[in-house]
Amino acid sequence: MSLTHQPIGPGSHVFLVDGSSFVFRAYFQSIRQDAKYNYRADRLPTGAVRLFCAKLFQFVREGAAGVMPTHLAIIFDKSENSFRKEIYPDYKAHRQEPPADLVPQFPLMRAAVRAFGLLPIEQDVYEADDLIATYAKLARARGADVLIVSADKDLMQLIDDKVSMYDPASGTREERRIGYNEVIEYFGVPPEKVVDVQALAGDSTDNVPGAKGIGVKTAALLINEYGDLDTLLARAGSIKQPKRREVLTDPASVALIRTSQKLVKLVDDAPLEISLDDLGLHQPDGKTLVSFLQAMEFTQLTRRAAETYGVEANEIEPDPAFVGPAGWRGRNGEVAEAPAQQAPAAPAAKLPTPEAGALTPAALAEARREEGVATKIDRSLYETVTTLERLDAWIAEAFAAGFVAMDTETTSLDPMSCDLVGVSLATAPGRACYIPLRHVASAGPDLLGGGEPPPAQIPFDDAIARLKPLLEARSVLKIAQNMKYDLLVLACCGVDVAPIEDTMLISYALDSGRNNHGLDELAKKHLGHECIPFAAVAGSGRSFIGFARVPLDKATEYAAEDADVALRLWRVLKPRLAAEHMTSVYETLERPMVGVLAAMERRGVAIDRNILSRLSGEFAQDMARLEAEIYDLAGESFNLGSPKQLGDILFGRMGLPGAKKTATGAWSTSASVLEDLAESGNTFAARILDWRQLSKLKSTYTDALPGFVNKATNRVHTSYALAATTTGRLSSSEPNLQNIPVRNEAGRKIRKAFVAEPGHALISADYSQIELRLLAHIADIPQLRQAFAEGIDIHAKTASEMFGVPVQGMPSDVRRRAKAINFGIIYGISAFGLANQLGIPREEAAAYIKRYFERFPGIRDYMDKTKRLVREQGVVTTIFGRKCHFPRIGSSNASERAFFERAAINAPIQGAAADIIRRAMARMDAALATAGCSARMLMQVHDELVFEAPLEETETTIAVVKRVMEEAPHPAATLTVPLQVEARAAQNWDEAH
DNA sequence: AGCTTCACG
DNA sequence: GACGTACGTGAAGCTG
Repeated sequence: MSLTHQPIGPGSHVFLVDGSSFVFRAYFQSIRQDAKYNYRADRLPTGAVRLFCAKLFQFVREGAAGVMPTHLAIIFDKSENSFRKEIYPDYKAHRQEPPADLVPQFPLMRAAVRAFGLLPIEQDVYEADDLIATYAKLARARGADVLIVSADKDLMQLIDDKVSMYDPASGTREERRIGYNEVIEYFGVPPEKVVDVQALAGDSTDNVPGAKGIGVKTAALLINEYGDLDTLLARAGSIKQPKRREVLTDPASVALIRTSQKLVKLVDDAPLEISLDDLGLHQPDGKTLVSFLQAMEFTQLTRRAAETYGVEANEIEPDPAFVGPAGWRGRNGEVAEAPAQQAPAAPAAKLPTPEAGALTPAALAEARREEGVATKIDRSLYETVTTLERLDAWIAEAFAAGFVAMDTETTSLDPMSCDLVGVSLATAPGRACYIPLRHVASAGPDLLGGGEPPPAQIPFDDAIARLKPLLEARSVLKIAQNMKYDLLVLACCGVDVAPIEDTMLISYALDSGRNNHGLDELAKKHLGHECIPFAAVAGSGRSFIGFARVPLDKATEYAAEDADVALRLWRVLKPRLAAEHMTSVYETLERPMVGVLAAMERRGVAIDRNILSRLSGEFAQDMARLEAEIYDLAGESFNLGSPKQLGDILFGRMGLPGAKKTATGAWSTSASVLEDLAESGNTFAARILDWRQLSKLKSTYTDALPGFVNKATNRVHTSYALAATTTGRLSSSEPNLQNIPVRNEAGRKIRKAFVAEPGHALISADYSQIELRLLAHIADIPQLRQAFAEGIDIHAKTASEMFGVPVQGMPSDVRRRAKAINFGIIYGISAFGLANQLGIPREEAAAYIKRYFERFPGIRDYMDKTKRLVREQGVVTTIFGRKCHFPRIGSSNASERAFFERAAINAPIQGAAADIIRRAMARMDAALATAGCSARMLMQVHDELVFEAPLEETETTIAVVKRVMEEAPHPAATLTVPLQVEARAAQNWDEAH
């Protein structure tokens, strides 16, 4: 390759590209894309190289910012021995190691630059920024225009009328041109004073110290006032603000500022190894370029380069210097280690001819999906069944098929208080019927019934008597969407539906985190079909007429469609379970829960309404007292429940310090903000907190719970959602029984209202530290495993490992910190979060985390591995095989990505705990029955099960419950830590807990 | 309906 | 380099 020697002069456009920042950008962009594009077939990571090449290709062909370069230099940082390290050893000290996947790509970047016919520029001692400064100065001296391509604000000091910057678009930002005005916008000063501002403000990313307590804003203010840094420091004694005067006159601090100045100022007279004129741009050699791109296996780029430079790609061999292990050569010729990971799954085989026997499950699912999409849903084909003959015919058809999809229509969404209005059945795609049972005269245009007779229907009891044998037949599989609901409704009619299949739960097992699992959404996604919205037939809000008044033709279209769609979904989704190895998750963790939860919900729990109404009264009195005091302190009355008004008073009228903003920019009045105020002696804030607590307890619990007592059973029947969370946990609603207060005295009074029926006790059994135990198992942490094996207090043990304090006589505050760290770890720790939690500076929190990872390196490994896995595959798996998907892990928003990474770290832990308690619940009824216990499960609160047992059976029940819960992982998983369950019996939930 | 706050694990 | 921040839920009240 020969270099052209084009002299640089007026009219030249010199592009100086900050190669290192480009490389990192390319890398971070690459990991947001599908992993299959980021590796060569031999697993050499090449994603960053690909994006780097694409960008280079663009520059060479089209230029940037509307300018074509005449000269182009890609400039890299060569090594660690920057002269700045000599000046200040901590310079860039806490930079992280580059990601493992990026390291083998560094030499390939240089090779790519050469393949484009350019010289990669890098020099010892000088950083890329210094070389850019030097080239820029030389070029402008010759009258050329210079475009620095970089996002690094350190380069802004170089900008003038001939030198500008261009920051290309990244995942998060638009491209932008940075000139004189943009520098003033960013630093508050023109380019020539940027160094002075940076010397004062410092730079945390490069570890440039600057002046303590002075940021860019203050620095710009000072420099603008005094003209420059020298003048400022000379006259610092006259500064009014004591803090600023102190930091600008103290000799040690001034020395740091001077050092910072040297660190920040770019060297513009570095001895260049490659002369300015050697940067001339000429057309790349097509063969060389294509040969390199082929070795990298970049198919798109190869094709485009071949077209652009008029070469025939087929005739060019991949460059042998980069094929096979040669591609792995590192900087020093060593062979990099392939990351230990699975190759992405091969794309599903092309659909074979539809001979059912030869189909793989995946192909079957795909075939049915296509068939389902092709066979349009035609609602006019549905039948309204109003005679016993037709009903019998449908039932016979279901028996013949061996499966039937079904759906129930009711008067309300509450399965414990609604009436069954009709049943729909489907025996084949498109073959569905609706059996109205309790329809009344349809609503007229005025929504009134008008006194007409009800439409002709099969008498309710007759229809149920005919349906019961079908719905209970072991030989016929009953398929429904959210079968728990239908099970509850039909149980009220004396029908015990079995065996069952649930499309919602199949979808949940397959696609948790990818989409929600409602029928309408699944129909849209898998069948391309838009279901009739419920509100369109039954109305909503004030216009709600209830399903019983929907005319039969419309009711049939809606109801039969649901059964038809459920059947079609089942045909598409069910084969995917086998194909995607999710059958055992579905069969052991999902399907068994339907009957278990239905029974729990149906049983309900007794609450003592007297206790609650007495509490409501107490709370109301206390609140009134507090309210008066608060208005007195405020000097005015206002709406206490309005965060807006409260914020205005606190931070507007009173002008209190410590104001924070919420996501939408309003004043935050959250407990943490008010606690800070209260701690500094603000009585007003303290009273608000007291009032808030009582208000919460009263409105959410003592006032609301009695409204959920079922008239017929006199008990509260929550509803557990099986497919609501991304981790496998249940959720509870109407009422939510999983957030009944327990953490403070006032709240616990509410638990006393959850009582056992006469002659019975409530038994609460909860897993002790299950998530930390699972962390110790999953990340394989010897010290933690041993502590659990020996029954040592785990937080004390952590504290002792970290701070070297003996477990015996551990100060409670030390233990508290270790406990917060332990929880933080489970949540995907950040220094910010831990600092917030503990009320300590972020640096201190960061030091804790560092120490924690030093003591327990396995946890860092686990976190890194999980993050890598989720970025590559978009999914994490619990030890029981449950998958949690994070499709948005590739988001272009960095904070959003970090959020999903933390969630992905948490999911296998929270999810495994959820799996374990599900396993226990699935086995519990049989175990109790075998032991002769008539105890019944009433509630689940994530790591706790609550039972009601006859007084004389409490002891046996506790033994059985403990055993089933502690042995729940077996035989699917053998934990390396023991599980421990604490169980107690009492008359109410508070005392049992 | 969206936001804020707060109850739980 | 910038930017927001501990994981998972559901309910109530205010606001527009």
